[in-house]
Formats: sequence, C-alpha cells, structure tokens
Amino acid sequence: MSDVGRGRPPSIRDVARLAGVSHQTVSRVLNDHPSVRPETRERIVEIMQELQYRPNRAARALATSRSQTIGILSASSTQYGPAAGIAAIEAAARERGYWVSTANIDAADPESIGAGLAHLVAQSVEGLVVIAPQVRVFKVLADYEIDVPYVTLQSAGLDAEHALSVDQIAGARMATRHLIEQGHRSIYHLAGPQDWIEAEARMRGFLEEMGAQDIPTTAPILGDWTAEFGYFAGRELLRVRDFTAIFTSNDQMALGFIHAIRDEGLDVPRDVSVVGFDDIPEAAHFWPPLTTIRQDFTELGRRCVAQLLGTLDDAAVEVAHTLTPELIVRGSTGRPAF
Amino acid sequence: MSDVGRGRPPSIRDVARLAGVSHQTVSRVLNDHPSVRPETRERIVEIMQELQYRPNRAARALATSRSQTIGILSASSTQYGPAAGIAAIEAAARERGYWVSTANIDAADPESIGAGLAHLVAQSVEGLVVIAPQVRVFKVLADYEIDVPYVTLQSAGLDAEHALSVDQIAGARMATRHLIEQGHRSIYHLAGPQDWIEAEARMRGFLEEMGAQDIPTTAPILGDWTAEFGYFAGRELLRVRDFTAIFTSNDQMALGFIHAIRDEGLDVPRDVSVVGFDDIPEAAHFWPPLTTIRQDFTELGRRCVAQLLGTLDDAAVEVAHTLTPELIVRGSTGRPAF
DNA sequence: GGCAACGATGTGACCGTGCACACGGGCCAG
DNA sequence: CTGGCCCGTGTGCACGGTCACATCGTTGCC
Repeated sequence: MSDVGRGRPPSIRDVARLAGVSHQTVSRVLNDHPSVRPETRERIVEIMQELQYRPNRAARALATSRSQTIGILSASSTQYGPAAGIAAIEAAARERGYWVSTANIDAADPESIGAGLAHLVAQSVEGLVVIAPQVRVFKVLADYEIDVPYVTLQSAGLDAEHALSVDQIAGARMATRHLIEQGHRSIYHLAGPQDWIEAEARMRGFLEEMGAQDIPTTAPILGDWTAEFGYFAGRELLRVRDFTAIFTSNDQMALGFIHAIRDEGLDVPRDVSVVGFDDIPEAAHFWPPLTTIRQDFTELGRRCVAQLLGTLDDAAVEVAHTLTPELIVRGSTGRPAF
Repeated sequence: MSDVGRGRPPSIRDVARLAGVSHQTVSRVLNDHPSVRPETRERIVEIMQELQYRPNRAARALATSRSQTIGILSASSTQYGPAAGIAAIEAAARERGYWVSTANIDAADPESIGAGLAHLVAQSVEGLVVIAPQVRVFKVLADYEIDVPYVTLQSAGLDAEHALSVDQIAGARMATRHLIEQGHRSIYHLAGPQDWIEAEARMRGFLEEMGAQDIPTTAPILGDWTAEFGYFAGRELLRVRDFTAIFTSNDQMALGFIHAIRDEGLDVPRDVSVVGFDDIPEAAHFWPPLTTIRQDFTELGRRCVAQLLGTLDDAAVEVAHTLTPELIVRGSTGRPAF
C-alpha cells in the first residue's frame, strides 16, 4: 500500500498528482512565481516535503540552458592565497545559488591549461574564474575564444577588462619604500617566476620605487615562489654580501632566505632586513616575525563573484577592480648596521 | 548561405543531419559503441569538429541519471593538507571523466555543515568526499542519511568502512619515540582541537608511546592548529619550563611554539626540542628546520577517488585504507642539555 | 538452401523541467 | 451590458541526449 516503490526519485509530476494540480503549478511554486494561490502553494510545499522531493538539476539545466555553475581554473591551489580566494568564491557563489566546479592545472604545462579549460567548458559553466596569473595561461585563454564571461584574479595590466586584483605595484612600492625609509640603500629583490603577472608587477613596483628615490639597483633574481629557492638564493647572495636588505616576492621565499641568513651565522634584521609579500598566516610567527604586504584574498574572491554574476544577470554591477594592499611591519626589518 | 544562424549550439541531431545518418548513430560514436562502420564514424567525427560540437552534459545526465560529478565537502581548505588532497582528488577524478564540485564549510557551525551537504546533494553528486575530520561533521553526516557513496579523509576509527587515512597514531608514536630515543623524558604534547579526529588520534599515539616506554605524561594542551595558538601556548608553558621537548600536533603550532621559545631567549633544539606533524613545504625552512611527520596527501586523494569510483562502477576495487606516514628528522630535535 | 546470428543503422519514446500559450472566471471601465 | 484584462491554472511541446527495439543485409553453419 505504501508508495515505497521508489524506482526513481519523485518528480514534479508525482508531486502534482498527489496535490491534484498540474505539473506546471508545481513548477511555479518551485520558481516562486507570484500567481499561485497561497493555499495551493502550501499544499504543494507540504507534499514536496513528505515526498522528500528534490528538483533535478540536470533537467532544469537542460530546459533553461543555464547550468548555475561557475568554474574555477586554478594553478597552485595549495598556496594560501589561491586557496583563500577559492574558498571565498565558493562561499559567495553558493550564497547566490550557484555551484562551483574546480579544475587545477599545472601552469607550466600548456597542455594542462587547455585540458583544464576544456574540462570546465565541457561542463558548460556559465562563468569562469581564472586564478592562474601567468602570461602563458592568458595566451591559451585568448586562443580558446571563451564564450562565457570570465574574470581573472591578480592579473591587472594584462587583461584589464577582466582582471580583479590587489594592486601589486603599490604593494611592492610600499615594501621597498619601507626599507628605504629605514635607511637601506643596497636592496636586492628576489622576484617570482618571470611568467607570473604578479611577479612581474611586484618587480616593477620595486624598480619604480627605487628609481623614484634615485637609488641604484641590481637586477632582480628570478625565483619560483618556494622556500627552497629562497634558501638557495640566500646561500648564493650571501657569499658576497653586498646588501643590507632584501624584498622577496612572497613570504615563502622570505622564509627560505632567512633560513640561509641564519645558516651563515648572521642575524635578521641586524645584518639583513627582509620583507615578504602576502602575509600568510604563518608570517607573524617566523623568526623573526616577517614584515610583509597583506592582501585581502577573501574580499577579492567575493568581488570576483559579484562581478561575474553581475554580468550574468546583466545587472551591470560596477565592481571596483583594484584593492589596495597593506604594509604589515614586524620584526624582520630594521635600520641597517654600520 | 553560411550556417552561422547559431540560435543555439549544435546538437547530435544537427550533426546527424549533416552526416546523413540518424541521431542514434551519432550517439553511438560519442559513446564508443563498437558497431559503427569506421568510415561512418570518421565522417561523423569530422562534422563534429567542423561544427564545434560539444555534448550537452545536462542532457546526458538527465537521460542516464548520472551526473558524473563528485562533491567535496571540506573544512579549512586553506590549510596545506586539505588543499593538497583536494587538488589530488580533482586530478584523479578528471582523469576518469568526472567533475568535481566543492563546498567549503565552517566546521564549527553545524548549520554550515548541513548547508554544504545539502548544496552538494542538491547537485546530485554521485559520490562524496568529506575532508572535515571532525566528530561533529560525522554526526551530521549520519543524520542526513546520505544516499550516495562517500569516503572520508583522515578519520580512521570513527567510520572505518568509509575512512581513508594516514595512520595518525603510528605517526604520533614515531614522533614521540624519536624524542624519547634522543633522551628526552619530560615531553609535552600540544594537541589539536578536541573535536578533530586527527587531533584525537595523534594525542592517543603520543600517550600510547609514552605509556609503552613507561614515561609519565602531563595532560596534553588543546590547541586550535594555528601558529598563533602555538605561540601563546609556548609563552605560557615556558614560564615554568619543566620540559625539554614538545610534540605539536601540526607544523603551524610548532612554528608558533618555536617563536615563543626564541622570545624567551632560548634555543631550539638546545633548550627545547620540537617535533611537528604534516611536513608542510615550509617546514624544511623553519629556523631551525622542523623535524616532523610527513603525510602523503596526494596519494591519499588519489586512492580516495579510486575507492569512490570503484564503488560507483561496482568494480569492487579493494583499496588499502591506511597509509603509513614517515618521520622526517631535521634540526629542531636533539639530545636534551643537562 | 534455409535459418539463425550478427553487424550497422534507424525509429520513437523517455528522462524531469520550463516555456509559450490557452482557458475560464471575476473585476472594472466605458 | 459588454469587452478587455488579470489571476490562477492547465496543455503540450521543447531541451539534447540515451535506451529498447525494429529493420535490413550479410555471413556462417548444418
């Protein structure tokens, strides 16, 4: 007698039959259509609960040709910054009833980029967030002739229209200025990989600020973001030791660099001052605590969804494309010894 | 004359018409059905490329009632471990033609857990990976009567059938034994939050090993995984300083603890030896480099997908549920001073 | 040589939802 | 009084695939 036949989950037609209405009326209830009599609506809702009815997303997507999904194409998602951005994007998207699908890519491998992109496009995502701020990725993006709206994180300068980012140049200038203000004149810069837009911008900020203050610079060293590289770069540079401060393009490299400094029996900041970039949660507990540039990844992720879904609902939301970073002064910087 | 009418993307029927076959034959090509004449297949494939045909995922999902999607319910996805796991899961899933959809939750808030779960279920995921190794989450999971297969990461002991994990107890015992072998007898343990399964297991491992060697222990301190907490716990404990070594339940807390040790003007490992857990990429460049327990999150993620999709394709894959961690000895541990 | 089996293909229904349109009744304005 | 409009609801089809089954020609075996 019970209807636990459960060959398949209940559909709107099952609900309709039990409520004594047409499937269309049920559909109207689902979509909050105004012209349904309150008592009808109530009855339908009740039956839905009773049946544990859940709308079938695939069917809806098919009928409306909207997937209600946004895709995230991300490189290096184990890094704090991207991870925080992804989390924020997911939260903001969910709040608006969207799903989030991720594809992680190896940004060093062009094929991987294309595969990730194809994967997301095949899923017919409605929008795309690209957290892979590398020149190479943008080339692929351009070639691919994406036909969905997209937004990129941390790539100002390359694709201004679609970019949302923290002002990397400003951040780098803050970091550099801080060192100069402390009295340093011989400052190195340990940059990120050439291919990364952020790395390039930070390097530019460094050079701009040094230029503005008329201080000669040596060519930045190109790193790979890892603490490991910071360590080896430090070992190398300290053999000559003709500098009193270094600005590294992220916190991990700063950590490695400090490690190298200590290995040489030197002290931070007495012998060398160090400034990082990102303010990862651990930075406050490096030894010494790291002076760095804080970026609000969470806010960035939030705006990114606002912008994207704004485009989709053509609400023409104007979202500010640039956030300003903040200098966090801690123990790793001080006046140079004489 | 051109067919750039493009009201909507091409469907298999469009392809079929141009190829002079029925839509069913096109469908067969899509699904690699054997009985299609090679030349027919070739012609169809050609036309697909010409038309830039892409199968509509929603339609397929509707017809087959398989979404080809697995969901990840994750807490604290900005941590290295979970993030690495997610990336591995995504890669493994994609390789097998599955999509991955994520929901991040605030594990402290029961409502958030339910909402995340509901979100994924509403998407009709075919399988679920839960990376939120907290007792509370499991309660919700049990209440929810999930009707899709699921796997949980790092939660052995609570839900053995579904759990895939690195053997936390073994890892904690390794860490503890290492300290004991160095000659330490007064060892503290800074644990993770009580609610976390991993934290509990590591604590148990610590107590077991200490017990096995007949060394008296003091009650572990309950932390929150952050470097911040490690720092404050260190400040507190060092006021009495009746210990020569500490085993912290993760690397971040170790970092904070070391910070506190140095703030007191003490040295690691001369005055206090420190062992962490996880081996985050930065751990090798802490000062001193951190002795810790390495877990292979990537392998864990991979197996997790194997297990899940094994269930789905009922291939009855038997995946080993437990991985063994590895002790990485670095500079933060040594013999106690006398 | 006849019949079964199989290979290659086509036909039509079906999956669960939304949309365009139709329909009847009540209200209001001319 | 009557025509038009809005409200609440129903009808049928479309969305783009897959599935079960039908069809037809060829091959193989007794």
